[in-house]
Amino acid sequence: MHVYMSGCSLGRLLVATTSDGVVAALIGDDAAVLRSDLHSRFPGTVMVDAEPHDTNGHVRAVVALIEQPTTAAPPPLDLRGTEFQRAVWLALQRVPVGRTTTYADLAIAVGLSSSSSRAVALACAANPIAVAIPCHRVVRSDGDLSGYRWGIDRKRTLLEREGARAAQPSLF
DNA sequence: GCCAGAACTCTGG
DNA sequence: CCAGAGTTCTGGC
Repeated sequence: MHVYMSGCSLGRLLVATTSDGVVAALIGDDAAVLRSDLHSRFPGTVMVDAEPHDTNGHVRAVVALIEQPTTAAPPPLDLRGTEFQRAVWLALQRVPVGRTTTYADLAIAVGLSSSSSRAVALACAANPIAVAIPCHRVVRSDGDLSGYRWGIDRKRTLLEREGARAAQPSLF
């Protein structure tokens, strides 16, 4: 696993890749915190600090997704998670740019009843690849932005940048 | 190891 | 308002 420490308009950005694609994209304020977060997510994995060179272009692709979400193409992803989590993450990737969905809708999309939205929210929270798996496009059924693992203000910023409309239902 | 409780929720009584 | 549904993780015993 190769680790790239970079920056973007939302703060510090850590991107971890394998030969299969992007494993993790973590956003935060402090590089050391991001690094320990990565370690707790993938215990026992060997991490190699890569030169800030971005040989395969994956880091550039992730940054492009953050800065120009409407035009950028996502990099290949290497999804590490349980069966259930991967199902949720795949459903998330089918949400188009500029649109939002709800935890209840996602629950139905992966074959559960709408009342199991809480399990879906947990799977979103466990998502290791910020922005490329667009868990920021999931809002509560009453239109509230709800929570976001990497900060509620980053969620709002990303949605505004994408031009999402359903995010503020009462703002007419 | 096992059990209880919490975590980015929603629905029905 | 309160509880229950469904999954995973964490902390106390």
